[in-house]
Amino acid sequence: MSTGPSTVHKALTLLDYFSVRRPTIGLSEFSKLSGYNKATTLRFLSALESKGFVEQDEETRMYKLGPAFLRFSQLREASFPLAEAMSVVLRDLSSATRETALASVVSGGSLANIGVVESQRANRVIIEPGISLPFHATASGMAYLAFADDATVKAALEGDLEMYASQTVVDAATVAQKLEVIRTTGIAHTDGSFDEGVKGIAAPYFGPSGKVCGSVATAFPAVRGTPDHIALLEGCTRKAARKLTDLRGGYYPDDFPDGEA
Amino acid sequence: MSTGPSTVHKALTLLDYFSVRRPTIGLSEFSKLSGYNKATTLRFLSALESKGFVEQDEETRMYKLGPAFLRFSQLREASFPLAEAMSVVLRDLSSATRETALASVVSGGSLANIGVVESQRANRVIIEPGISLPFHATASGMAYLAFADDATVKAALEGDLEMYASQTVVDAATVAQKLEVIRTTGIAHTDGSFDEGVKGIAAPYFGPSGKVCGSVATAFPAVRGTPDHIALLEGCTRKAARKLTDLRGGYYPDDFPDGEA
DNA sequence: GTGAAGTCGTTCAACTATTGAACCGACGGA
DNA sequence: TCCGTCGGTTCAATAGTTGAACGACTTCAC
Repeated sequence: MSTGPSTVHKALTLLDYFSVRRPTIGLSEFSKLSGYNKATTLRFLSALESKGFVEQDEETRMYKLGPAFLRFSQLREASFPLAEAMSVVLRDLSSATRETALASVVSGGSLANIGVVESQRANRVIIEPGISLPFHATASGMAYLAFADDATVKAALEGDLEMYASQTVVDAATVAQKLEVIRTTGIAHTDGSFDEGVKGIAAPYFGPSGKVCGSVATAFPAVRGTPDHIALLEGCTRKAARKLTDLRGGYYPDDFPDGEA
Repeated sequence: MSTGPSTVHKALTLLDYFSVRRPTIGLSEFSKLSGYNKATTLRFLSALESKGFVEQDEETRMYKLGPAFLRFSQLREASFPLAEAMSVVLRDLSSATRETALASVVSGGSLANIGVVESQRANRVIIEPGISLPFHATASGMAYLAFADDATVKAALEGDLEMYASQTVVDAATVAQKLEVIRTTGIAHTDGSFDEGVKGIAAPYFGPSGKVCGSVATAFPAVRGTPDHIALLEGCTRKAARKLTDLRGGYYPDDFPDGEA
């Protein structure tokens, strides 16, 4: 605690306040959301703008995510193709299951949704692009956490766990128990823990060092949760996770339960 | 000069050292490239890593662009669709001309290439994704500059202009003259000013406030520069720019020369 | 018209995070 | 074994950062 948090970290935190529902944010709003002084916030935003990470609407003076993300995501994709192939996997998963499919990756200590393909059914689950997924309340989060290292698990479960829906498990010990189960099955289930009446099924995928990178999941209205349908979803989700692992050049850890166990 | 450059700005500058040819960078290399102290560089990288803007390979300890770009580019695309539609425009432009097509956007004071579709011909021009395009040496840069405000032009032309190829114009006054011509025609031509033996044709596109956002261009081997082909390229490039302007909900400034003039 | 309340942006002295040289242990090639 | 390089750490001096207060502007209600 001797040294304070890095200025850079604080500045980048501003970007996290953008969401689909809040695509543009003004200076004062940023200042309120972040708790930083207005002068500080402005300097951060100016720095971000000077590098193209945010851009300011000339008329409304509101800020939005800038063109730098176009540039760097393109560059990243050229160097380490992932997004393109990932979206194919998600499309396959969604069309095979007729449910909404999503993939997430751990990014800076939290799990970020990096791709969604929505179900084409009338009664479908909609997931916000780019949203940060809470570990304890989502199938994606639980699948990730079950195979993450102890420090990550500890960090994720300390402090008060937020209640997102009526079935959210907010007791750390209970969550830990569930993680134990997921470790033996290799797949995570949730039921109404993030969105009311929505079930989730998720499987982790791994990177080159055998470390868990993120997870792939299907989300569907609980009313469609028949045993047959769930069995199909489990199988397809497992396969999708395996594809993502292969894509990343990763391999499964030795203790990972075989998919067909 | 009383106040120094922002720490945040300096940290974000590190990301600019990534390129297709240098997709991963180590700590010492970053330190050398940027001129920052190793301790400083490490703190920057740690901050960037903590927010997912870079990630470190566990084995090699090298840094690369992180998953945050997947997340934010997806979020940006959900809020302000551009990339998807843009790539359609580029594909059309490339297939209509059988040449390499690219789009760029001004991002933090420099012009960044944000999309390329390569020609399918054997003799084709290859443009690096995500590369920063120098204003004075590329058709894209000149097309942008010709319709940018005076301050931008001044900033772009002050200091020594780098020589990229044998035909690069490095005299600011000459560049200014060329800009004057582009202002009357609405289209920019270059010939061997960035890559030897490569011609470029570019047109600017505009945003909602009538401000120039970036440009769209075709690049082709000079040997194919017959009058007929060039006329085709000019027409298609102009049309593509108009499509991009429409996409962004922009409009052309009053003094913009009509495409069919 | 006028005041209240909101916005974005500026200023400056007190403060504190940042900086950079020197250091460490580990690795790899000669 | 030496030497050079790597990633990472330490700490005192430095220099960028911070936050309250202020200005200028727009919007709204009365």
